Amino acid sequence: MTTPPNNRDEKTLYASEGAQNILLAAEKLFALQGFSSVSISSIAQTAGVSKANIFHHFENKEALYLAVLSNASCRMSALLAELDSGEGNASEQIARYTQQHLKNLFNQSNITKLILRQVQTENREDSPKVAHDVLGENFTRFVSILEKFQEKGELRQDIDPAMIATLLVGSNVFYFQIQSVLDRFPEMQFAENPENYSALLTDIVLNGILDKP
Amino acid sequence: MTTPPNNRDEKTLYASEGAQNILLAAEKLFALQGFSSVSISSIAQTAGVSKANIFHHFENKEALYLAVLSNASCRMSALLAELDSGEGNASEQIARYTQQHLKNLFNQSNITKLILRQVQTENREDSPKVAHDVLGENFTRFVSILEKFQEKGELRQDIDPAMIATLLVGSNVFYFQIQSVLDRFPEMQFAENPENYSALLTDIVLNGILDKP
Amino acid sequence: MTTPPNNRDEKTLYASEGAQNILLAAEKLFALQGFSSVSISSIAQTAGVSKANIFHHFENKEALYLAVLSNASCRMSALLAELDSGEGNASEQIARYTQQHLKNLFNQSNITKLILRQVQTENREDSPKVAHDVLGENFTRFVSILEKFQEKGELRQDIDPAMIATLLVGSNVFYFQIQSVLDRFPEMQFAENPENYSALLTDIVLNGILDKP
Amino acid sequence: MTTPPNNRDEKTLYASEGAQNILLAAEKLFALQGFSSVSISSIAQTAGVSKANIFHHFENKEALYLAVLSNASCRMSALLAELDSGEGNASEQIARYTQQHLKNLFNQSNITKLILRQVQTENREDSPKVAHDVLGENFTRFVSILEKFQEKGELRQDIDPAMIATLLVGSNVFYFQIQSVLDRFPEMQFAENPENYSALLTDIVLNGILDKP
DNA sequence: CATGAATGAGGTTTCATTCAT
DNA sequence: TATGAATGAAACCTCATTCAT
Repeated sequence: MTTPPNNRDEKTLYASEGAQNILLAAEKLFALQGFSSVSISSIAQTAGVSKANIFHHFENKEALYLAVLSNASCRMSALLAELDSGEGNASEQIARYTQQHLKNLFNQSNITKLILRQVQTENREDSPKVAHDVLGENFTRFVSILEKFQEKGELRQDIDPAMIATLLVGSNVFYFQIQSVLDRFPEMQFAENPENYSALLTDIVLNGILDKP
Repeated sequence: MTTPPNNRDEKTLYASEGAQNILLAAEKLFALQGFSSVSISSIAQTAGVSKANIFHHFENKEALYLAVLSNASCRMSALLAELDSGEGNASEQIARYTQQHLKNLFNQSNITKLILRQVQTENREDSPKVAHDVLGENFTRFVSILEKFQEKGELRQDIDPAMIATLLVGSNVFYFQIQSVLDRFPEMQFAENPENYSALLTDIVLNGILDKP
Repeated sequence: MTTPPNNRDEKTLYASEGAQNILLAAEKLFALQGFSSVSISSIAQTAGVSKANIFHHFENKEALYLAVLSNASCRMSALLAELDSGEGNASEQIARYTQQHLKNLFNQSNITKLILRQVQTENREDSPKVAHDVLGENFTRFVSILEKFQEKGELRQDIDPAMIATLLVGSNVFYFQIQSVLDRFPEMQFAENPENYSALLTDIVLNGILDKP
Repeated sequence: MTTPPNNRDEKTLYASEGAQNILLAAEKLFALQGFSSVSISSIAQTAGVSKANIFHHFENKEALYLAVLSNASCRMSALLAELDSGEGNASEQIARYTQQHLKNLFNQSNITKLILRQVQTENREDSPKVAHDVLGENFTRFVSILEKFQEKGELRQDIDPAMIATLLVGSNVFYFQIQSVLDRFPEMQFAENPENYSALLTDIVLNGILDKP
């Protein structure tokens, strides 16, 4: 069994080529179809290895799923960590963050789908806390940025920064989720592309929608 | 086989007690676990009938799933249709709509989960257009309300009403989705309950977050 | 799943023809080859049913094994119960009992092998108490017969009747066990058949082997 | 591959430490669970080596089993050969032999179990003749001792010595076999320990059980 | 309307074994 | 000498589905 992420530096985790192939194939299929719909056979076929080989590297299907989830989460976490708050005033930074966030969702759509599935599925006692870790870390970071702007007086004082973050992140996630059905909704094609969408989103969140002359 | 929804009026559809039990059991299980994870056996057990009996009422598993989806969608549609735009100015009506919408999501959480799953699942050629119908109808109605307000000059002219609707609906949906993991996020408990959440949400969407003296 | 031996009279237990076929086939194979060497496939083939059908009647392989064991034990118990102490003095009754006992072992050789295997296998905590029941019942009955003769003064007073029973039963069982390899031992063919063997056995146990003029 | 037992003197057989570990682990597991229930994996784990290493030392699973059997048989044979007929009259020698025999069974319980399993298993064409060798040698030796006493007139003339040997050995083996279930039989605890048991056994075989004043 | 019996296809997992290193 | 990676075959078991009753 390929040694788990304990005793080596991160780069060599699941370093064996075979295990990596399996992880990638599984990630793709799990993201697309969910846990139960994906058979070990199909993963083996996609990865170009034998069924038995999958069980050589991972104890069972669930362990493979968790490895995929954990692996994907790490990568997503890394991406989110790079969302620099950079320079500029509140409006500029928020706009940039929101835009990059949505871009990440699309760039890593497999991971995104995987995590969304996980959140959506009734979480039992023993379900992994992966979603928590990934979403939580990033969320906290974003909130702390917003807090600074609030302290500087650039944002309204009467709003919880976490609410703002939820709204921006949530709207991005929702947009990502309905992408697959979006071409059937003529009304919803106001935002021709993700960049455009997050620009519109940021505009509203920053300024509101009321007509104030 | 129970006659399908064509040749009878809606009230008597699947009127037989057995079929109703099956539909309810299936709805619950499909919402919680998705299509593939749910076996006919488990549905039979939950419904308290025999496996064979399920095939007596529904042609196959997929047909049962569609029946559940269609049944659920009808109920959700009915709920959404009751969302009265009622009286009041834009702010009031938007706030009321948003709040009732979120309440509906929670009241019919099984249906909501079912539809979200459906949207999330890679839509194959033959996948049902149920999501389209339900979401679409309601969405169009909401957009048209917003358009009227825009024409009256109560809302900014430079925003597509569909964008506003997306933002409000999307934020509600996102809040619903993260409910199951929410108790593990201390930062996100700013909104102690759904009502509170949609109030905060509406406030931001209406007024923006910038500190404008 | 075929209803277990609770709510019906004994005759109809596992009455469904299919389940009976499976039980018989499994008994034969388990007795000959042991638990792990026997595949569900081979049982299915022997019974003339599909693999899946076996799991329709029995929860899993182990449950089937237990059912076989329990079923066989019952039949063996019934046989042993019929070993009448009848009439005659100690010598006659003991001789008759021993002879019939050995005959039973051979007549029901499958059951005998099954139970011997069971006893031989390291018994875990949760292992069935079947052997206990079958062997125990019969053993107790035999001992009590011997006790009566002891009270009447026909047997030596200084011997525990249980020791006598053990010796007679044990020698029978041993003879049964080595049958399969017996034809390779020229020295051991003194007893051309089971009847002869138990006659010789009884003679020794009754009279000893010392040359007392 | 470790050279097989042909071209070296016995002492250096499987002398490599690795092979010895494997043999010991396999002996233990085969004795406890039988051939089919034991996987190469479990043997490797118990022996603390890799699966591949087992195939490095033994051609395949069956060859390993035979090696274990042969190895164990040799040790048991040696033990039995040491059963000195020593001095004393028939009663004394028979008593001593029986007692030491039972002690051997318990001291080498793994080997005993192994051989009993082997005897119990339907002997196919290709099954090893190990049981024959071990049991046969010892048995013949015992019988010849008894024959001498018979010639001397210490034993009854009308009994085949092989029958006596069978009775003593068989009763010992039976006692060994039921040890594992014995603590659940209150009636059978007349013999608190093996020594006691063989004493009682010898007494009966020598003198019979009838009350002859 | 309802069910128990039955099954073919396919699921996950285990197994003995090989091979390059 | 020793092992991790790999695999074909076969194990146990589940599933959706059919049919006679």
